[in-house]
Amino acid sequence: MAYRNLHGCKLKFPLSSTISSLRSLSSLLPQIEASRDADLVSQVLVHHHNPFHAMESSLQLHSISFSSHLLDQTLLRLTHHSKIALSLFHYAKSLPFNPLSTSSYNILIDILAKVRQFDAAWHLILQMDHKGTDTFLLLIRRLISAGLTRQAVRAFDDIEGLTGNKVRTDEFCYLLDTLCKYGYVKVAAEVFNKRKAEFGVDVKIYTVLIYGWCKIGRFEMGERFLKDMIGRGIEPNVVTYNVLLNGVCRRASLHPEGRFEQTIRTAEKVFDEMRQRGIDPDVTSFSIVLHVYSRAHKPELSFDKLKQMKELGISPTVATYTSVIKCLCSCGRLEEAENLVGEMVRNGISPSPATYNCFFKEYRGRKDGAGALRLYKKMREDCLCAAPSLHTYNILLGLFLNLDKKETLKEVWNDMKESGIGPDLDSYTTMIHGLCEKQRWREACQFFVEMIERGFLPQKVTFEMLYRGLIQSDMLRTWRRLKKKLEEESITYGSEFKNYHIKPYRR
DNA sequence: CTAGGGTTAG
Repeated sequence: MAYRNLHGCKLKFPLSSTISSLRSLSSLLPQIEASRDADLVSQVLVHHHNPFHAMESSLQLHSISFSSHLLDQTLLRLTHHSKIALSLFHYAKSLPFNPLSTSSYNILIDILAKVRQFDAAWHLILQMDHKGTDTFLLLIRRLISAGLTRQAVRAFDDIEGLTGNKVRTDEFCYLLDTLCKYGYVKVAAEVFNKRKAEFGVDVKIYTVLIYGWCKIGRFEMGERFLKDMIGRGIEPNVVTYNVLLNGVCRRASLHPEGRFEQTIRTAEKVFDEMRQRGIDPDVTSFSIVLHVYSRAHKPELSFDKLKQMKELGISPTVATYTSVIKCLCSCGRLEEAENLVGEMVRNGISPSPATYNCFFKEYRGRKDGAGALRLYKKMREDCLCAAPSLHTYNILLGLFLNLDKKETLKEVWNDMKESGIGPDLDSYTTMIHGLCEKQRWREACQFFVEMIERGFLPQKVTFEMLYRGLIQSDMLRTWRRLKKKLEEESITYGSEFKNYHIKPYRR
């Protein structure tokens, strides 16, 4: 318990954590659980400038051995530092005993694939003694996220030959699902049509494809696939219908008023159809509709629907409550929203970061830095409370950039880094755009370079904004530094700044 | 992101 408290304290200042401060910490705690100890060591390795130097002293200090578990934990923390992760991996490999496990390989392959170093990832896969299907699945996901769908299908075809594992409907479904989730529905449908006889089809696969069509706004194609599955004697279930319902509701435009009413009518039609098939709408169905009410800023209708579902004996979940809370917050009715948070807590449901983000968004809209800080402090201090999410941090960054509160901004940024969940593309984009607005070009440029180093590709608008600012302010030296960085990483924005380009991946 | 709901819209 004492350790947990100290651990919590430490987390607030991990950037300053050095071997010596750890030494004093550990002297206070002669008996530390081994697993937590390893976690601490891995933090030091990551935060220390030289993980290899740090490793030796940390291992000695904590008198624990270099295990594959520790290696995995450290690699997981090095998600944004593929070069360090790779050299740590080679260091581990060079040790007299070999701590490299399948999971270490998987983590490193994922880190490399995330920054599109697919050749290096593929090289590691070939080195693995026991290749599993899971390694290929994560590679497939990264390839698709990089837009390399053809290579992803090829990796899928490699599974059987290279692992000896049989590929079944589940893996087929995963491939289609990933393609759909990243918006490559046409590719998914093509693969589906070509291979469905080989791998078989089920309600899950059809649901995935319907999800894909709805995601890209092709609701009518979703309906066509629904008819197709029914024609083949596969019964849709509540998930299938919820996917369709979400397709109706998700991106529907709600203004003017008539559009909103049209959307609600279509949604009710889906409800009717599922009831006709003997499928009862569940909590998800209601949450989807509540979300539409929320987007349309209809607090009264939200309350009614919430009441209606409770009467049907369906218990609201975090998502349900969050939709209604979002509605209230966006209408400026913060007090009622807080009351609803109270109700959900009384019903034993803990608010999630998304729940609190509704409040933060409203604070940002009002430029209420004090209100936001109050809730932020509550989230960080109250252990029972949800921890801030990446989105929380990004909202706060936007708010404090806008308010020009430099110190608070720095604090939030550091908190985010120390939490280990950020920054992401959005964080960098928010920072750079905000700094450009304040004409703080030099700082904006620093973030631009840093994000590239971490493997994030700046958007075209970000680049243009910075480019224009630097040229107009006559900051040619800074501009040259930025240009050099882009060249080093083989990123070009083309003559018309239309698209950036990365070295193509071939296999 | 290993079938669905919360953050991304007037």
